[in-house]
Amino acid sequence: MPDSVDLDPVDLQILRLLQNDARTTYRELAAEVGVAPSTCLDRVARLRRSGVILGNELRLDPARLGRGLEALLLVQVRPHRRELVGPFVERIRALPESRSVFHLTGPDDYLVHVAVAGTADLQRLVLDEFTSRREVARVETRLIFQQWECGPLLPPG
Amino acid sequence: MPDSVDLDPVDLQILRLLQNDARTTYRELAAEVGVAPSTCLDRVARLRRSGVILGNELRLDPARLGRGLEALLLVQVRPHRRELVGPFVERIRALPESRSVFHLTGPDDYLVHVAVAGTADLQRLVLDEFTSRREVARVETRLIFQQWECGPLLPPG
DNA sequence: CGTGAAAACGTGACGCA
DNA sequence: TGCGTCACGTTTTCACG
Repeated sequence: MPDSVDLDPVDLQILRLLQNDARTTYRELAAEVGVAPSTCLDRVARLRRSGVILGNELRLDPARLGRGLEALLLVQVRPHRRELVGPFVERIRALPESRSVFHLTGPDDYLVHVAVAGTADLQRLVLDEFTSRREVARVETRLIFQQWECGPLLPPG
Repeated sequence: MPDSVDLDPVDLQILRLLQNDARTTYRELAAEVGVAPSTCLDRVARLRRSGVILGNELRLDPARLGRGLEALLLVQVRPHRRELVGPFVERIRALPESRSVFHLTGPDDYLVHVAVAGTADLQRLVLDEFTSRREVARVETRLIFQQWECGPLLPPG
């Protein structure tokens, strides 16, 4: 099911354009790519059905929403068993401060990306939601100075 | 400039709806929120101008694009001076495998989220693009088993 | 902020290679 | 099977009250 899908140059260019602006109209897409608008519609619908396109997200600026401080929390969960980590992930995901959660190899089991109002909020979050849990053995907090998104995600050349 | 913006309940509900589906029509928004479609248009345009809305992203599935393996690279850059880290970040950002880059506090200066075809690609990436650079003192590779996006980013409440 | 009209768009049916 | 043309209903968008 998580199989790779083969895309022709038309699909690729459509994806490239939509990654720059997900609201590009089918007519614009058609003009740029050199096919008919209805073809673009078909292609996008197929990409959506085949799971290549997962959805359209609105990207917001956390700082303008009163969440000017972001951090990564490296978390060790002990013992690292399903009965414990399942509920752990669900609770962390439900926090309004959480942006994303990663389950990793290495000494830290989870990495949690959070956005908070300031250091006081961060301290409260770490103490009340992480280190206070029995299954959390260790939390390492790293502030984010700056972050960059990278170029469009496209098939390996 | 990265100042917080004050939003009324209408703005907040619009943002909430658009985060679930960035392609919601202004008519639908208007119906849900209880204002006229043109007002929604104005609100969204203002949110866009004020920098709260950064853009509309298409979320793609890396696995379906032949990039089934993701990893986080923790990188130490020494010496950690502007003349070195500026070009470093730009080169890393330009790699097709890079998804995002973070400048952090703590023992590791940068965290790089990458998506590759497999372990061979990951090895090549680490050796050729990271450890081979003079300014890179250390790279720690952590594979991503699984990742979750969290609920909509909205003001602290 | 709402109204209404005009322009642009999404979407499906149909026909052609 | 996949693509292009056309046409209809809907949505966006703008000037105005």
